[in-house]
Amino acid sequence: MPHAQPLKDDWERIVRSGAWFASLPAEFAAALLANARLLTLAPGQQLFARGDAPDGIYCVLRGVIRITGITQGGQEALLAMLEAPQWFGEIALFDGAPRTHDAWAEGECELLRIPQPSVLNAIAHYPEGWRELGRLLTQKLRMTFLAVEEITLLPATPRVAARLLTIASGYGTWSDRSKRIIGVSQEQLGLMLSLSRQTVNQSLRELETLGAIQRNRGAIEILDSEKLREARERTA
Amino acid sequence: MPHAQPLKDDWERIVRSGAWFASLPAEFAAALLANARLLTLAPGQQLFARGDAPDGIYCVLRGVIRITGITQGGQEALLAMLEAPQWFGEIALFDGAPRTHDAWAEGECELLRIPQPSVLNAIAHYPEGWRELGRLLTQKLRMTFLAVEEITLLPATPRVAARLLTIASGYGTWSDRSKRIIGVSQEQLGLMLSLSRQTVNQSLRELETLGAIQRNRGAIEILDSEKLREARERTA
DNA sequence: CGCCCTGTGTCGGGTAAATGACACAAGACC
DNA sequence: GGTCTTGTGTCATTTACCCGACACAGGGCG
Repeated sequence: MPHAQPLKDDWERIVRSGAWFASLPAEFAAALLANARLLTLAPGQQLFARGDAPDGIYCVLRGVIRITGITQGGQEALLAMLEAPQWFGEIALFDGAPRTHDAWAEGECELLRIPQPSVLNAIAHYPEGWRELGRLLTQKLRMTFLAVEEITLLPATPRVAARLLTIASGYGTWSDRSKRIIGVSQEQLGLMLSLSRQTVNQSLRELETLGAIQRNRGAIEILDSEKLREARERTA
Repeated sequence: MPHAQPLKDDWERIVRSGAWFASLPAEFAAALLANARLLTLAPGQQLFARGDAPDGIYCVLRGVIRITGITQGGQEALLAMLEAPQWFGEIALFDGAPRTHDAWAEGECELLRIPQPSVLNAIAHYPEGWRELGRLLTQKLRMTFLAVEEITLLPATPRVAARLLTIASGYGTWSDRSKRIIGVSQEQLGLMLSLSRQTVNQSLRELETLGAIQRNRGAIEILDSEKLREARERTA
């Protein structure tokens, strides 16, 4: 099996390709990376669970991390699918409280882990670091607010369109780029949007006949993001 | 500097009654209050709008601030009703980006305003302040995550029950206390939960027959929070 | 007092989406 | 090659909730 290379030299380039990290002052960035550890997860392996004590922050280097919520009635709420070079885990850093969600490896994953003490140490030399990390929080808050509005006041098809655009933009992590191929199953999309798999299917068919996307097995290709944006605005 | 206002002693007591502010180191707390201004809003007056440039952070002293979202199709999404001594407006402080929501005075309100430069100045003397303010962000993120889960995977009645409990706890601001009377109309509850006013009415009637609450005009009284919690768990 | 306005109670029809069921296609694995 | 698993397509049925309508109750105010 052509199992992708562990990124010995490449990982620093990947980390720096993210808008947030690239915006950090050199000294703080270096201090963060000083004690970073590479971490490989097997497919389906759990990184942490809701309620766990905080143990540091992470950056996705390769693969996909699935962030999920409770299953109090057997239901799963899928919050996000994180790809490189997205950072996560910083909520617990600020307040020391338990993790809010579960994190799973979807397929084999490679992560960068910066242990809690190392982050604090980096900040000790650059106190403004709390603000930089806070900017990660505001990004997540803003995205979450948007997600709430999508779910509460958009019908199925615009909702799906909106989410595809969000995922394609890397949840706001990239400024310039935009993914063309979204590797998400209809089932997973449904869990994110609280729609049934069948309804997602229906909506995707609509979007395909509009020429906005093309459906593939386990993935969706964006053909015309402008048409997708139009479909998102259609309240009715 | 706070002058010989008759309200002086009063508002400081109110501010300090909040768990977050009370946990601040004395020097930082004092620096924040040093340039605070009292601000009175007329009923229905708008404090800021989505898209506005950031102008500081606020603390509710008296009255209720309504935080609302877009009306892209004429619909309004009600995010929260803030009461004393809740702080808000710190998102834009971190990233300098425009405000995410509209803020309105529900009835006459009194606020404490700390202008952006004053906050930055306070932090200049106490860099750890970014972390303290970041803890405000994590509080909001955690509450928002809970709200998402409520809305996506709870049916109407448990959803109403969950929200009543959330509001009663001051959105997590108080550790000990819990409101007994919730001054919210059924219409407003519906906007928060994305339920129609009629459905909210129905759910409240259910909760009342359970003996959990009592309905009053424009307000709801919690009689038995344990029964409310039970009703929240009922997935079916 | 009568008037208006806001909040509430309640009904019945309409509908978007959930649910359950079943068949099919593409890989993965043996 | 066959068998399993996962993802998809597409019915018909059911249902929770929306929406419009209307009536009533309280409260402020002329």
